[in-house]
Amino acid sequence: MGSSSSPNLKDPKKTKQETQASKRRKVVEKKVVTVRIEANVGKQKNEGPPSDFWSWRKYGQKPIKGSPYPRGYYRCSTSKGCSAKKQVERCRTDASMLIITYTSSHNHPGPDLHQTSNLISEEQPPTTPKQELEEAEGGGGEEEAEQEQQRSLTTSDHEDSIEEQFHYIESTRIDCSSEVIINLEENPFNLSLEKTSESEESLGTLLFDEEPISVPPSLITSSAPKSEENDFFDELEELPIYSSFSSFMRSNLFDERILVLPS
DNA sequence: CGAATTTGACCTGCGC
DNA sequence: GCGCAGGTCAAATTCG
Repeated sequence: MGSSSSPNLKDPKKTKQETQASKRRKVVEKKVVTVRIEANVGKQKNEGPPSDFWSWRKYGQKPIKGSPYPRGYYRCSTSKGCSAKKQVERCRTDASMLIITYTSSHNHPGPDLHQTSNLISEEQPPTTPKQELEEAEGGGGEEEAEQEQQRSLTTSDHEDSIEEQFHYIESTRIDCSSEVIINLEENPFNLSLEKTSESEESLGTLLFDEEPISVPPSLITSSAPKSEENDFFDELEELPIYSSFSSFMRSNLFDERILVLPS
């Protein structure tokens, strides 16, 4: 019928939404990471490197209650069958902080880490974790026997070295989110999957401490501290990921205080 | 021309 | 049972 009125349009939609709806709010795999955009922005603006290892395509944006900034919804466009999703929002208390929530995991090894970031591949080759593959294939990965990954804790030493190589800025304290929830069920970045930090089982203990992190001045200098705040906002909507992003992520996973949500 | 992004509308889940 | 908030999809628009 020529007039694809409402009923017709809704039908297909409903079918899809129903399927996803069932998963909604039930997704156990959720990783929240806070990122300081100062450095990222600077890099992104000046160099505009590709996002992290994967390509993300924005598929929606919504204003969040309580937050003056909208939240962007991204999907992994690297692989067609990849169900990895990402939500990006700005910290309402700290505009310079980005809160990225990863949902689901990549069912593919990802792009060429070697090419994308040579530095990273050095420490941890892009090995495709079988767990991820299995979970993703299963349909998103439920919650079963993934706590194994939450085992290995962070080796400060190790991370430190990596961080230096990446030259990324650490999001020392997350005032805004005040809660980095990371379900180590699966890693958004398979590279650090094996050394995922855990031990945060004592949620109450892993509050963000003030970590005297020395951030390379060069980094901060390249990116305007606050003058570009406006830019941050503007970019927030675009949600670009920079190579440094990946590094920061790892730092978040390891250094940042990670709250492990049981469910 | 194609791909990515943007915006609006719709649906689901949860709380009251 | 109703309302609110969040999340996703689809169509339209824009940029490369």
